[in-house]
Amino acid sequence: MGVKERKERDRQEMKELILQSAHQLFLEKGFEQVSIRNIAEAIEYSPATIYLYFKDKNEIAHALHQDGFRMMIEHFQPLAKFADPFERLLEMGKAYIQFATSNAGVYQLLFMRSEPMEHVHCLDEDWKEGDSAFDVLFQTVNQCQSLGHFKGMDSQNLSMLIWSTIHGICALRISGHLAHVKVARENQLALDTVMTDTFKAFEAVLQRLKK
Amino acid sequence: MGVKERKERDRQEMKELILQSAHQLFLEKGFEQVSIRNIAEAIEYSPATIYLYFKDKNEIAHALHQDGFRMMIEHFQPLAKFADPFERLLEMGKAYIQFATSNAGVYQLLFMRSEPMEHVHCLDEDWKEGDSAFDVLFQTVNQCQSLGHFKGMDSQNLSMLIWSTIHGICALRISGHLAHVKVARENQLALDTVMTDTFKAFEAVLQRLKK
DNA sequence: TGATTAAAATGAACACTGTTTAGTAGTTTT
DNA sequence: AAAACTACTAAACAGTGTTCATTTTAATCA
Repeated sequence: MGVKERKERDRQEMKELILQSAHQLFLEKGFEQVSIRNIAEAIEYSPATIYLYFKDKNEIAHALHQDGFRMMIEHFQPLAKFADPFERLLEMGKAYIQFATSNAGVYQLLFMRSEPMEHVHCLDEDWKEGDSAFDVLFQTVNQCQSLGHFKGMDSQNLSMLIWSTIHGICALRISGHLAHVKVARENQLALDTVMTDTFKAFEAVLQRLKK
Repeated sequence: MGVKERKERDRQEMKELILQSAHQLFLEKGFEQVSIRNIAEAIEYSPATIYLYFKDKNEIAHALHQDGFRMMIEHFQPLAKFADPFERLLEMGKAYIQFATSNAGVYQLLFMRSEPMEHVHCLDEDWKEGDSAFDVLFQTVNQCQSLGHFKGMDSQNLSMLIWSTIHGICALRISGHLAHVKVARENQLALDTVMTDTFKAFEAVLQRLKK
């Protein structure tokens, strides 16, 4: 009698149903703007039911982290066709900004939500997918180094810096703070040139640093 | 009879008292974690009283924006002693990261809070100080261009990119997302070298772009 | 001074939020 | 059929931002 198995299957289906509805709502309104009651209403269950499947709202967020990272990794898949790691790095920057701006809800959930301090335990669990996403960048940087670029730099440090840089552009865009600066409103950054512009921007600085 | 004048003075003092307490609390716990009731308790008034002086919690945040920008501008004051605009630009980066990491509460309030969509009216009012803070960077970049650097680049675009880059580093740090990446935990970024490292990071990329 | 009027402060409420608990239906096992 | 176990939920708790009728306080007028 596979009754226990069916029960377990039902349970997983329920979890999936909750996550799907939550995912949908987060996309539309953003994590903070979606309440447990909203999710409950969407799946036509009582709010308390959700707590039978998830410890709290944070656990839902963490579960969706993995979904989010999977989406990102999938979005980065086409980059494999760029054989040259350098070209791939540039395209990664574009793809990253593209993903962040057209999936702002997901991006906020992944990188712009300051989580409660108690939940640092999620480090080794929920961010396995995150680490493997970071690894895509890390490997590319390493390959660049193998070809003789980025000489004398720590590749981990460098990967984090590149990530931080692109994240800054995305974060200011999504949070709408660029729109607050008069200059930014009148002078819209174009997505397709922002990467190369960023790199060019440091050219003079670098030459200066060399001396 | 200067009673009307005194009343107006009292009113301003009250507003100042509220802002001071709010500022203090935001520093300690961050904007979202501080409730109107917390502020009311701190100044020993009823919660409803606060609404006689500020339309809502957002208006308090906006009032404190100006304080925050004043703090930043003050923190950037010592940079005037760097006569060379290039050197000043580098030091500005360091000073910015320094300020953001040691005044995380203020920094979050200024740049990491996604404000309600309705409050876009604050553009021309609350961000005068913000624009003038941005102007410090913009002027420096312009001066660099006058000296022949950053040839052929739009200085506004460039300024925004530099800002975005540094912001990215600060934002990931403050939100704690760097701690989630295994690599980042084991390989702490050093504040004093992060700027030069960032610039160096793009060296190879730039050379590549030139070809 | 005492009554009147205007201003300032508040207690209580509303509609939310995340979360917990006690209790009710429904299903499975004995 | 009775007992045991499961899934579910109504109701409540403590908190949030915010509003409003009411009271307290202060200024003005008779």
